[in-house]
Amino acid sequence: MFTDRFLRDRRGVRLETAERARLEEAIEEVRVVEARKRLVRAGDVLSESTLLVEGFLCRYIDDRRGLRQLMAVHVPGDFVDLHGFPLKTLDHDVATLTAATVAIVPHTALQQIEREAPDLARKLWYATLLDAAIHRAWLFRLGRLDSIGRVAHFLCETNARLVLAGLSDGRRFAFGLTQYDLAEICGLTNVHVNRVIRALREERLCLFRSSLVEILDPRRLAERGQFDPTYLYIDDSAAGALAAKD
Amino acid sequence: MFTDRFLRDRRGVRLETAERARLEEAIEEVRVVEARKRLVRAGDVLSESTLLVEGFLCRYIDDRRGLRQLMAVHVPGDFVDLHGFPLKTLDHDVATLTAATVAIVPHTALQQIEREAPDLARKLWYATLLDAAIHRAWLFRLGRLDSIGRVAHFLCETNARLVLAGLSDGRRFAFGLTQYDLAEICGLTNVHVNRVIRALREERLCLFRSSLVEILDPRRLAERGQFDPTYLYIDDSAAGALAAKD
DNA sequence: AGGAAAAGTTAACCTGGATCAAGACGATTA
DNA sequence: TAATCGTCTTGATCCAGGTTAACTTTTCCT
Repeated sequence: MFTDRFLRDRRGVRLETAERARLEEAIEEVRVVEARKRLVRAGDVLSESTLLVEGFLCRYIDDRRGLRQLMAVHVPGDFVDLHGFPLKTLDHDVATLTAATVAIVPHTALQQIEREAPDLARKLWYATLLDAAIHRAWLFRLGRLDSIGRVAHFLCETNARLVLAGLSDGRRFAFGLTQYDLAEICGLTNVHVNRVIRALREERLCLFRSSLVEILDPRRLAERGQFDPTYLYIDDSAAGALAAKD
Repeated sequence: MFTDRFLRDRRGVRLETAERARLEEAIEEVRVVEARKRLVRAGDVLSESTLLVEGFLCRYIDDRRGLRQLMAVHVPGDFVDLHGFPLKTLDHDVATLTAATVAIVPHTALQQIEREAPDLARKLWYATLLDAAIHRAWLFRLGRLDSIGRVAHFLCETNARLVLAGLSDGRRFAFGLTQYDLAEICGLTNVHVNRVIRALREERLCLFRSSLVEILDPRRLAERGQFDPTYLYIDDSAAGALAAKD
């Protein structure tokens, strides 16, 4: 099922089987998209939203010089532009980072859910608020952490989210991002990201290769990035899988 | 009416008179709070949300050394912790910046709205997404702007939001923030904020005194902060009031 | 297999903002 | 009126991360 990973293991929003089925039915089409492809441009009027099934997507804003600031990286299970349903147009672009599979849900189907299944509608709301919580963690990262801390924090977050999606064992995960991407995420230059990666490697905290991230010391990495996963609203039953990994 | 400023002049979410009345009824209590007072602590289980009627509130996360990173500054009309309704607990603290008047809305009343007035419920959802859009603008600010740009961008944003709230004429507005607050917003030190303010003054862009902000050259200030108000989703009918101010 | 393009690596140098320190100013309270 | 505390102001010094530029490695294409 394409919706299998959506809202998995989040506190207080267990999706009922019927609800998941209903979402599944709402999918109009499943599409495969190549890497580095823009899916939505800021200002476009939207009539559908995108659930990420496989691969990585991002959301970003360009600055005047053409440099991007990423505002979100999406992992499988994320309802990437669900906020486009109430907002109708977005304030940013959406693009693939890697090749990806996406499920398209028309807004008419969401309207129907809203009318007929208020409980499920509330869970959709919740999902968008989770994204906002992640935005806030990113604000903390950019405003208060140094370069090593930023990268460490981001890798901890991504690891945690991928554990929930069943795509990381808590130590290693496949990831197709370049150092340049990491720079756009952390508000750094690619050159400096390279130095940070070396430092993380030399301190035996983690390894970052394009296509594979390996966390050598989860505890110390989290410490270095002041990472506290509370903002991910992970259900207690699943929290253990994350915590006991060193 | 306490809800007068809520969702005013936003694109595609005109609140009907009946809807506003309904929200007004949902208010359980109106409270006056002194400056620099914490209202919600991260992790608290919430059973009510706060609509800001007067004054300024903020949301923030503390770092390990006790320095705060603000994630939001709220102006009158903002439903400050509406996201606490679906989420139940928050990932950050909420506090007053200045003395403030707040209206308390119990979650039971919101539940009732959700069941009985799905259109209004959708508008509440929208309001929380507006906050998320502002988070993203803040991410852009921290990730891509230099110190002068950050302060310029923040002042443009605040001015625009206060114009919508009827609390700025587009040029000057009362604001009770210190330079220290500005530092916590922009990810800078108070010392450097002081220098930035001087630079903005010397370039005749704007004046920042505690208790009064005066924008001398809106166009150039926006330019300096790469400020584009699209992310505030201002209705076309109200957009003019902002644009034609130089 | 070979060649081009993208991604990663490293060094040298520079600068924006942090840090530290000292005072000035302005409100509030006694 | 003085005393006190928070806020603002300014200067001196330092360093994290930016910039530029060269070079290497990997990936992808035909």
